Amino acid sequence: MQRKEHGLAMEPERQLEIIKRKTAEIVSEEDLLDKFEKARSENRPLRIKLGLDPSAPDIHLGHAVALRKLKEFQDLGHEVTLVVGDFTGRIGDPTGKSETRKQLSEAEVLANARTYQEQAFKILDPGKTRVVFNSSWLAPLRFEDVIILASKYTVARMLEREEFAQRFDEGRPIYIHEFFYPFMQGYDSVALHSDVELGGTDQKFNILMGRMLQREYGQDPQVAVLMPILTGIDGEKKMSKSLGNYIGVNDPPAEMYGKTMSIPDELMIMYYDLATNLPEDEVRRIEDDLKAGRLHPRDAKRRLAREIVALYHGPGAAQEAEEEFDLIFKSGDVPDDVPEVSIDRGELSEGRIWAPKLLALAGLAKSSSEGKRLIEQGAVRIGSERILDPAATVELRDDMLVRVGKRRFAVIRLA
RNA sequence: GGAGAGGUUCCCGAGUUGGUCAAAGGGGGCAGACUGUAAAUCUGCUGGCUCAGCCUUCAGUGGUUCGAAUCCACUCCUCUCCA
Repeated sequence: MQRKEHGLAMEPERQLEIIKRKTAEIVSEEDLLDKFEKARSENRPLRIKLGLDPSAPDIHLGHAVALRKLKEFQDLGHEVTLVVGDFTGRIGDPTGKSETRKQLSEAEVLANARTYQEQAFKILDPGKTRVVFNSSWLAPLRFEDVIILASKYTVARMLEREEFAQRFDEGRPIYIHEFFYPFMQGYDSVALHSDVELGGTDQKFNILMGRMLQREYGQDPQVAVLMPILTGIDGEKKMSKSLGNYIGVNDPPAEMYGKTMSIPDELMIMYYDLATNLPEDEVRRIEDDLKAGRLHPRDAKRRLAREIVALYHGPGAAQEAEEEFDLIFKSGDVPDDVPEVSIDRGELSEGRIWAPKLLALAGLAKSSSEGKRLIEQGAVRIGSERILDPAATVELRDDMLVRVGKRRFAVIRLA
């Protein structure tokens, strides 16, 4: 455990002020202030906890909101623990999809955890981050322990959780084991003696459960620091991997840039707030300029995209991504790094191939039926020629460029 | 344990007097036009194939029938009420 004197020594009020920025809610601010004071007087860093779901090891900008807040704690000299929910992951958070998650193998969990760390360390300081697995304390619990845990809460209170309440009202299934998810997450806090748990506002119930359980176990309850939920690039639902509406911190620059450009205009300010490091007043200025029509929405979004790419890939990459984007969308040109697809010569007859089939083989369409439809819709170009006849065959050559729509390309490699 | 209501294509959800159902409508996705971008808006497409034809699909299995998402039997699953 390492100590960082200057951070901890900072005025508790000042620390609170920093941590409070851009949060949705803190339960409670007074408690957090107490914690900061105690940390300073005892010269002991606070234990900050963040739970991670090991089943989908891609960190996106939504996760990054909390991770970047964690970084602030680290910079203040506090100690961050990432809890890999390898045990919890087997149960499945009540997401409403009511699909029990597949059980991950030991090896998968480890691999995912590694990927997680790699990505998380794009934001966090590896030297000040501890990574633990919650199976190490949850797996050994006996049935009796679990019953005791369960006896501390009532069904009625459990149904207060919106997700459960909603499903109950709508007559959708709620499985008993799903009730245990909050207990497990709460027990993590007990096991770690955590001082603060970070999470999105959707984690409020679970995090408060941690507070309740810690009290039951005679511990000083953790403070809940809740971050706003970042809306996904669809502009509708929260950013999540399973909905596919996410920007991953590992996304290549061009993709990151493009995805950012695709968010609805109304989302820009939220992204400026939650996904960039621009100071508050700068963001407010952009907001005002947009409202007043002094700033073109396109330019505001371009800047946003640059800021985000720069955060994860550096300013140079951001610049390049922008140039490539302009190349494709302004002048309708072809990007530099078109993926190559090898086509077996056996698929050809007399050097020719049915165009829809080609699209399917090249991975530009899911099936030749889909390829046919795309052709009928005028989406397909082979070489420089637009194909409109779904029955057409093309004479295939090495290095031939196939294009579907504006953004799907492939270069043919005959094998 | 008893009584009722349900399980439909990626999702939600029509369709059950048997054929005209690859299956309405919406969402999502993709494409085209337009543009300020992969925004917004409008339009089209949206099971597969050796594609004017054929094949597989409406919880599962087995029946009835010339023919079933639609009828029958059993099984599995969900919800509601009662115990």
